[in-house]
Amino acid sequence: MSVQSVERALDVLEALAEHGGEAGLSEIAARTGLPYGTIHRLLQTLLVRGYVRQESDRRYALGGGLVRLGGVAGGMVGVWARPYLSKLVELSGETANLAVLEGDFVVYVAQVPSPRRLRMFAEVGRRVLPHSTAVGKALLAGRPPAEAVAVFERTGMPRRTPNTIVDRPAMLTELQAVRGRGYALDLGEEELGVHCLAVPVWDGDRVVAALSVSGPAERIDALDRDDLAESMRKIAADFGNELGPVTGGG
Amino acid sequence: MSVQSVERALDVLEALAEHGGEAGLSEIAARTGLPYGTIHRLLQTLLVRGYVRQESDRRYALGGGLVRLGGVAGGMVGVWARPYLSKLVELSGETANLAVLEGDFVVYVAQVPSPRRLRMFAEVGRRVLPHSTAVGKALLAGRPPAEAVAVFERTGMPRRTPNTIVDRPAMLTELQAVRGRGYALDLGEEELGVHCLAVPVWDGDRVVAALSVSGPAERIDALDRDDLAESMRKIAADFGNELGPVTGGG
DNA sequence: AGTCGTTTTCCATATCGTGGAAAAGAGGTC
DNA sequence: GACCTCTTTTCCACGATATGGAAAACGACT
Repeated sequence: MSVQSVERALDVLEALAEHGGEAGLSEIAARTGLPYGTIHRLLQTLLVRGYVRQESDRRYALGGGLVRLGGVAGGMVGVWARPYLSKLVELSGETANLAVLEGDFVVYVAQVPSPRRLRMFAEVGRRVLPHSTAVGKALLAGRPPAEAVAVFERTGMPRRTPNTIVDRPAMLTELQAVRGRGYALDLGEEELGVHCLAVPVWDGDRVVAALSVSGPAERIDALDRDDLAESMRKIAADFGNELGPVTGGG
Repeated sequence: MSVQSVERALDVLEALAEHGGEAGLSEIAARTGLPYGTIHRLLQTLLVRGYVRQESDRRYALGGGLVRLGGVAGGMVGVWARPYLSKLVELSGETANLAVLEGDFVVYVAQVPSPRRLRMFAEVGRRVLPHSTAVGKALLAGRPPAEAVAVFERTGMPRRTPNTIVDRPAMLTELQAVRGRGYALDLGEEELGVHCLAVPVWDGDRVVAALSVSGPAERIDALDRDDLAESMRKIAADFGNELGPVTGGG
């Protein structure tokens, strides 16, 4: 039903990824529980094909082939997300976005615009800072606070509007609140007059993306937040399941 | 020496990627030459692990697991590039960059700054349009002209400075010239007073990235372009080999 | 030089993957 | 609505293929 050696090769790659993309043979052995000879042979195969590199100190690392495959697969995420984003637009009447955390930035990877005349438009691919956006807060709320703090330290939380939260303790409280209620808000913190509501997308036990709706302040404020968030959470759950239904994670 | 079923699983994934990330069983069979039963079993294995998805029409597509692995591996590209970028800095005395094409944008993925007081600084992760940058031209020159035209159509080639090439025929001539001499220039086309020189990085027969040096116009112009480009090409070749030494491509 | 922790190689064994062909399923046509 | 075709999925006996323990080679550190 399932090919053992392929599964094991995947175990090896995942072990490598969990070690930060680089590990020695014995570290992989410890993690996977596979015998040395087997791991070595699998690594050799992946090495020849460019999916694993060998550093000068004989340690192994994920290779360039994965960047290529990941790029193609990543380009499709926007396509997969489309139906969910459309459902969000239908539900809220506002522009829906999918965003992920990339380094210290939030990157918009897909969008379905609202059918209304006055609508949000956020160029796909745009990078914004997490502290002033609903998607950013939803993404960071799903990570350990220490990590969020590190991000804020590096980005400096610059003020974008009078509403931007620029105070670190206040932001940590805000993230706490986001975790509590399951959705994040942006009330004109990135751009005056623009409000957003975002929910995290879980792949197993990790937050891998965020879904948001955004539009003119008055229209967004007119919606029932808890009600909308509840529906969004369901959509996000469906999308998350589609991303990695069986992906245990590790 | 090498594990057959793992190699075949990789063949399947690559075939899928070459089909644009989505293909039916028989299309994969045609491409790989493997028997149906075998492919189906391999796909089943990849499916369970989340490295392949099955669409509602029973076709197969690359899965979310690859996005995760690709992300980890991609994060390391900057690390791998460091020594080469350092060599470039040593060679030219100017800031060296590594950039890739992502959609219609050029994205800087790594940088080693010049040791000089007055130096270029381009935030890693920044996205710029290809038509006004040396890296962008180097990247597009390595693609079919039709693809470059499509990019220009979508981006509109906005004027960034008086030197920006905003005329499509002129740009196509420029790309031709880049192909001819093997390196691309940016003479204050993105930012006045800043000049750059970029060379493509080949992984097998594909241009996957571009290396550049950039700095104040006077300093860059004082360098021997052909000489510098020649050295850069060597470095780019070494880097390309490291990225995918055996990666035939398909 | 000597020791330890790795990584790499080897080889007999039986496990595990193979692939042909048949069954099941989907879609299209008349 | 029934027939036909194309695609996907399942099945199973066979033997090629991966397995993994243990020994050898390697390299780093004392």
